Amino acid sequence: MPNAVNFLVKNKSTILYGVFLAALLFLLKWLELRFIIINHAFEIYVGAIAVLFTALGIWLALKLSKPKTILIEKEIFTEKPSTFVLNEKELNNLNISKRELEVLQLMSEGLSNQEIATKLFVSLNTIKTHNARLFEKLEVKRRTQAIETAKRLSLIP
Amino acid sequence: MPNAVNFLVKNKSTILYGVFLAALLFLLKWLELRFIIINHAFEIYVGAIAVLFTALGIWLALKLSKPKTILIEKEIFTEKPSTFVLNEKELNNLNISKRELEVLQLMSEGLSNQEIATKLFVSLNTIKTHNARLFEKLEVKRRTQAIETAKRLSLIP
DNA sequence: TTCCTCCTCATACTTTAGGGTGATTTTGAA
DNA sequence: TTCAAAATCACCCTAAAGTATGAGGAGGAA
Repeated sequence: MPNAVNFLVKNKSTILYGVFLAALLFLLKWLELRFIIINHAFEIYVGAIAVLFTALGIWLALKLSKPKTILIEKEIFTEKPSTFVLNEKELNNLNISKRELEVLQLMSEGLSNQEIATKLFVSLNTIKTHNARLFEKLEVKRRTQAIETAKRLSLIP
Repeated sequence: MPNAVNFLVKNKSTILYGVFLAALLFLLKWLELRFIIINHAFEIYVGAIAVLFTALGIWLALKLSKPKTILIEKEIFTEKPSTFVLNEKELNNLNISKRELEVLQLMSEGLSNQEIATKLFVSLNTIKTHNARLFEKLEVKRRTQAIETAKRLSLIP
């Protein structure tokens, strides 16, 4: 039962089309019988039908045609790709240890040696030693240069 | 002259359509005269014409209709454009002068106070004064913090 | 002109950073 | 277990950075 209903719904356009065609034929025949219009009216009928059904075809096509989709790629610049990826190659290449990198990060956050020492639970002298090693490996002379270089090499964000 | 050509080109479809209609009528008439087919063949003619011109209408509509477009914006995340734009609002807000910004930039490049002084043809003490003002305005205590804050506020690249 | 800001410089002092050296402990790999 | 690198710490010294205060000159706005 639902199959029949489904069939009706799915072929609604076709059915309507057939009904419309029948009605039109009936109308034409009725006109012919009633008024016996001009002789050779055949061509007029055909023309009218052609125009009507062409219009119907156009309407059907426009109604049923699937819209063509166009993909437009829109570039969106993110504020800053927060996804920092550490340059491990350079890290290994420069032979910088975990602890040294840790100190380097805190240094770049603006912490003083004493603050870094407190944070890592070690002495100030230890941090100074780490710094000296870092500067040597990064081939710089000051912490500000170390930060600049490390950022450039993606060792720190 | 080009107007006539232009007219032909522009109404190509319409003209073809008319020619096709005429040819079809001629064909039907010829068939009628030649074979005098089944009586009441009128309905068959009309049906055939209807089907043909519906198809023609559909073809025309699909051919000529502008495509219905659905815009789908696809976000493409790209690297942050390397074009640095200075945050002038914040600069004015913090009341940082041109010279101070200049010192700040050189500071972020890892230069020492002495190097900055030499580069700007002023004395070391002058740079120290600028620094003190900068730290006050940026509400920081060290140059490394100043650099970190200034970068975060887009005062320097 | 007067006033204000910016830029400049100096002096004196404190704090922090950095260099050099040496040493001990931890730890991971051979 | 042994060895080397890593991590830890100390001491001493110098260099650089930062603080505080005062002051003079240049230039723009009222």
